Amino acid sequence: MKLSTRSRYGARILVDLARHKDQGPVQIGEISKRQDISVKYLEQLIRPLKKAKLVTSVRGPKGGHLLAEKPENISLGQVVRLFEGQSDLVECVRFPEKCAMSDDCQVRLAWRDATEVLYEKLDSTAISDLMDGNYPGED
Amino acid sequence: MKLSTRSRYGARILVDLARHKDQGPVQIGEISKRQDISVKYLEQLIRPLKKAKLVTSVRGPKGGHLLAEKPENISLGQVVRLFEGQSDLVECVRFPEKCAMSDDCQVRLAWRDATEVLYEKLDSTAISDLMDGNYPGED
DNA sequence: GCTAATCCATACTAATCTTATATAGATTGA
DNA sequence: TCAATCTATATAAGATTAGTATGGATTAGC
Repeated sequence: MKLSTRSRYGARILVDLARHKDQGPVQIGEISKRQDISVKYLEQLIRPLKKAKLVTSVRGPKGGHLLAEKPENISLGQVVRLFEGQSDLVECVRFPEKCAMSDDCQVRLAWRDATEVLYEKLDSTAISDLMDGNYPGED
Repeated sequence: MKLSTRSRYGARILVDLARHKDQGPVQIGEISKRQDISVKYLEQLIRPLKKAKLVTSVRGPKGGHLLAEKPENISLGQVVRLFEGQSDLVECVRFPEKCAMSDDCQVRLAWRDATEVLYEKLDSTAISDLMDGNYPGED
């Protein structure tokens, strides 16, 4: 049960953009160096972030990428839903017909509720919580 | 980010044993039919359940499998930890050295906390909550 | 002793997914 | 002109998963 690196990288990209949001458009090359992710892979990851309107871009020289929202308004939940093909812990949560047992299966309800608390937590965590050394609840 | 079928099946096996716990040892063949899981695969799944002392077995004819604990005392958290190779959402939660960024990465702390709330929920869900139509909070 | 059952170990495979890298260009704007 | 983003797709290596298969050893009721 692990998160894809796409989600992890996606989150890190947004944090990187948040940290440098006062420096104008941030180029992929910079992010690549700082986050140790290849330029071409970054291109692939930024595309869905743009489509989801979390990031905007400026084309041409001196161009680059910018957060489209305040870091306070972007949650980890959004990122994970965006990058995980299946955001539920098990398929039958959203598609009961995928399992012949669904009708009689209370385990399914438990997976559903566990998925729910997980996303509640992710939704309540904003990029702004992660951009400088003030992670909530940390000593 | 999905749960392995091993965890799902593991949970269903335990619920099946719980439902039939007054009928003496339950044979793999019965579970196989009811849960639609092959006998050979069931063997593989029951082994770790026994090793974890959640299940005991009686050998020989009329033998079979029994819950080693009351259904109230077995949680989904135990099952998931048992069957998921990596129980954390991301590797760096438990092994920060796996990622060069860990020191400076607050996202890691968020993954850690999300993992935590997930398991809190799973730990608070018992097999007994899933064995008959009284799933907590359901109408 | 026969037989029904668990137990054990491991090998194999098919399919899928993941994680990239690679290729090849089109578009934009300082 | 050229630095940069944008688009689309192909490829591949590797890992993981899910399940089947093989081949037996052990136990205990009858």
